[in-house]
Amino acid sequence: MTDYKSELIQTLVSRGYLNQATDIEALDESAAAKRVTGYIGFDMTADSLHVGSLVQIMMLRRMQQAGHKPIILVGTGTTKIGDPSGKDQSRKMTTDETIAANKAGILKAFDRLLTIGDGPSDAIVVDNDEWLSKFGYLEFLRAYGPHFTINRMMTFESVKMRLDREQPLTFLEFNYMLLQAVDFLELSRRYDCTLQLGGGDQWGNIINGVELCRRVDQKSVFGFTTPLITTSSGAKMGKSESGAVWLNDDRLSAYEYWQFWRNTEDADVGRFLRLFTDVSLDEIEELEKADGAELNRIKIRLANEATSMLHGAEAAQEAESAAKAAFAGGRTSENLPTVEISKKEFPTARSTAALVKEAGLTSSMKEAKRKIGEGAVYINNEKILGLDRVHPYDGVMEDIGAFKVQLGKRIVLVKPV
RNA sequence: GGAGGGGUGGUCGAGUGGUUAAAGGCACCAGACUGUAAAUCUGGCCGCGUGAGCGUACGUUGGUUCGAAUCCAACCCCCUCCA
Repeated sequence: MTDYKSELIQTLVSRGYLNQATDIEALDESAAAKRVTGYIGFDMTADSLHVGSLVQIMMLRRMQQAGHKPIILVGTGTTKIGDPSGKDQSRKMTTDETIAANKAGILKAFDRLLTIGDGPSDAIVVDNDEWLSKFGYLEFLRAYGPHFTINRMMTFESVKMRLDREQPLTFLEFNYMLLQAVDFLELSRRYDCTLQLGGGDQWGNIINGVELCRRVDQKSVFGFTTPLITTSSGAKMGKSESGAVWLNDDRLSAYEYWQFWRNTEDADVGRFLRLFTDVSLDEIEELEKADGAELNRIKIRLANEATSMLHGAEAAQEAESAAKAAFAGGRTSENLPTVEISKKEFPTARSTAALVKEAGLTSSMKEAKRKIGEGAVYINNEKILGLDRVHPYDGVMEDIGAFKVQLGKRIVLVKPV
């Protein structure tokens, strides 16, 4: 592997973040010589990011660790348009209120993973609505339109894909790449930002920004993208038993987040440690020597590192002990996900199926009953086979005052109130 | 505006009057095997019911028919070509 002069590029490359970059030698020089300001844009399409975005956030973290300055670009303006990259369908228009609410939710995760503030390498949060919403249409066209040719725009992957598949690409979406390019230009002017990071699907958008900066300001800036992170068996990363792996704990509890990492495939452990934790490369190399069942120990380490980074060391601890109790036996922890049920309608007891359904482990009673038939359901550590079992509320586990409801690997505490 | 094509379950995609809750693939869930892994095999995958069964469902609304996802009409949406 090539040696890079700057700590930043050396780290990014050796830990596996590099997919493509523009003039990486020059970027390396620059990062070795001075504090570089770099950014990543995030769309405000949900009220929380999920692990899919974690690689990107980790790159900002690496920047900060190496003494550079990260910018979190909140894409309020661009979210109003909708990025067509990597999507074969137009997205629904998002309302302004939703975008604002999403922004608040998304920023929560950054608070944990980056130091945001006024210091020289503290991250700052910038919203592209600041400039994008101010342009008049004619003004915008005159200022930037001449720097983009349709000929070139048509060659970008995001555009080609839609055309090839004969899927509509609206004019609105077609403009997205201009806006993102203008973002880069604005940031370079306002904050002397010279680097844009992003996922592999952002390559086209990033290139446009780099070219725009060169054309308009004769300034050379850099782009750097990560590979799409998939699991070794080829699945896109970021699915858990219960759907997307959200970063916010009101969407996905620390316990479930921990479980997600704990269930990493064998072949991915080393790669994920490099990408998603701060564990040193030397130590990772050492850890990777583990083999077979030994790997479980390393997976726990990975889960602890990743969880404590996002939810705090205490939450990681609790998750680990909850898991230990759940899988290895022992005292059941109250840190497992908990659902409350009301005793109102059924004052004395619930059926097994009702508990499973209310725990959110299945979406219907029907399915719950099916799973009971398959032998997948345990209540308070007891395998339940018949459908006629009824659980009086005083049958809750004493130490936690709740039923321990288990479907396969998933465990939820159901607390009658 | 004109001509043609199309809208089916989470998704892709069969199905052109009854035996179709709707083939098949993917995704997903569970079981077995294991190490809370992968691969593999098995089962499941609209809802309610233990069950026979019932209720909903093939863009929307009406109609024809003993019977419609399948035929007809109007409407909505999408695509292609032409203007």
